[in-house]
Amino acid sequence: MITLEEVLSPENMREACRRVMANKGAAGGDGTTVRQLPAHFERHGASICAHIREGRYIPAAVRRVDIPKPNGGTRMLGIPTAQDRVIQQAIAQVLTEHFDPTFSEFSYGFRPGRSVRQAVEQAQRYIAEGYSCVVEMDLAKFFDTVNHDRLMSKLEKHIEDKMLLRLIRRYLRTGIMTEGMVQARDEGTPQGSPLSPILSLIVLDELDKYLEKRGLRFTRYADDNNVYVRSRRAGERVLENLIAFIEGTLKLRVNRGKSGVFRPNRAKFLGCTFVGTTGAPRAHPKSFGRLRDKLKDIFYCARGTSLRAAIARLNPVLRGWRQYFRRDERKGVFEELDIHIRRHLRKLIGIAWKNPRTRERNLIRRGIAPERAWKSSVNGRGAWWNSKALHMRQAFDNSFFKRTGLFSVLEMQ
DNA sequence: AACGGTACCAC
RNA sequence: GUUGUGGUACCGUU
Ligand SMILES: Nc1ncnc2c1ncn2[C@H]1C[C@H](O)[C@@H](COP(=O)(O)OP(=O)(O)OP(=O)(O)O)O1
Ligand SMILES: [Mg+2]
Repeated sequence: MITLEEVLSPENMREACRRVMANKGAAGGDGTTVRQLPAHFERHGASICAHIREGRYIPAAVRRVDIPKPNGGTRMLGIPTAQDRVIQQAIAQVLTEHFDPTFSEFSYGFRPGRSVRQAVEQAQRYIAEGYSCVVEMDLAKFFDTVNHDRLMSKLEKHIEDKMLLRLIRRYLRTGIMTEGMVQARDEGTPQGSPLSPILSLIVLDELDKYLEKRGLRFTRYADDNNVYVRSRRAGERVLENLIAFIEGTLKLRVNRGKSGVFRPNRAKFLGCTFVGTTGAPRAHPKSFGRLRDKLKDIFYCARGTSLRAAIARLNPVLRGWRQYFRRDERKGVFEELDIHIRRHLRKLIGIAWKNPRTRERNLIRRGIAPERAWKSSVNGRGAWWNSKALHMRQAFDNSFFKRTGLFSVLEMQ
């Protein structure tokens, strides 16, 4: 039994409010910040709940923010007001409690107690069993294309409470605010709403049912779905049927650019590729490239500041990356990364010693961009710098990492 | 054990 | 300025 009262219960609402505040997200269209939430609900909580119970509550339009995607293109976020985030979170908690146990064991994304790691391990298992072709499938603009009527009729099968259904439908229909103008919405669920992930799981549950009925081996993380088969021919056939099912009956669109039949070592699933007949997962080159860019950025920003400050920024990044890719058992990645870091350190210290930030400021004032300024200083470094560089190479031994507290990507466990 | 914070990754 | 779900790691308070 899923009821509105369960959603609005004090414990559930308190937990929802706590979660939204812990996220420390930005304000929605009304400008109310998450810090103001306790006071806000103190004042308006009772009347908000009354409105919801009477079915008269209208959610505020979401604030539109466009952010860049890693591979180019933009992601349109829809940021609800802090108040609506609390209410949606409260609904999401109740829906998850009821629906999550009914979902497929091969669906891993957005689900409590399930991880990317498990999804990747499942892929590896299939490869090791000899399913050496993977049908990769990704949906185009997934959240933005969720069909309201299909979703609502699915919910109606499990929820009797008419007021709760009405509230969810209203959340689906909330407008999008772009520079003061409110735009109506008739499909999709906002990227940025706490409710969206669980709704998307309910939508794609049908896909899992479809795959299971056909006895196919799959592992799915949100809209990123892999089916493992023994031959390319079988893969082509599966992909064709899959596209027909998704576009025909689920009324979603397949992203053909990210879909296809591949050998595991050409595939990209959750930042990994797979090698050999055991399907050992490895960091995909693209993920490694992104880390390099980030390191470059940190070292660039650290110029003119202390080494200590650079290390403080660096450590969490290195820790995080290594823990995610620690199941990449070849040491090569981390050694390459280590060399990268040492090279950057050398440069950083070279600059820190040679030119205090006053020199850089002068260069900027003269209209030379910092990037160019650095290049010219490298070219004109001369014998003094070269002897320093040699010194540096010797300086970054293992004890350097110990002395400075810099996290070493090479140290295991 | 609980609670609080930071960071990384996936989508 | 950038939201959300989920996972992980680290640090802190009693
Ligand atoms: N940063 C994020 N914030 C909120 N929701 C996200 C975020 N990243 C991904 N999602 C959700 C919404 C997406 O529709 C869904 C699938 O992600 P993804 O496949 O990367 O994008 P997409 O399906 O919207 O566009 P594309 O056509 O590029 O695949 O996961
Ligand atoms: Mg997609």
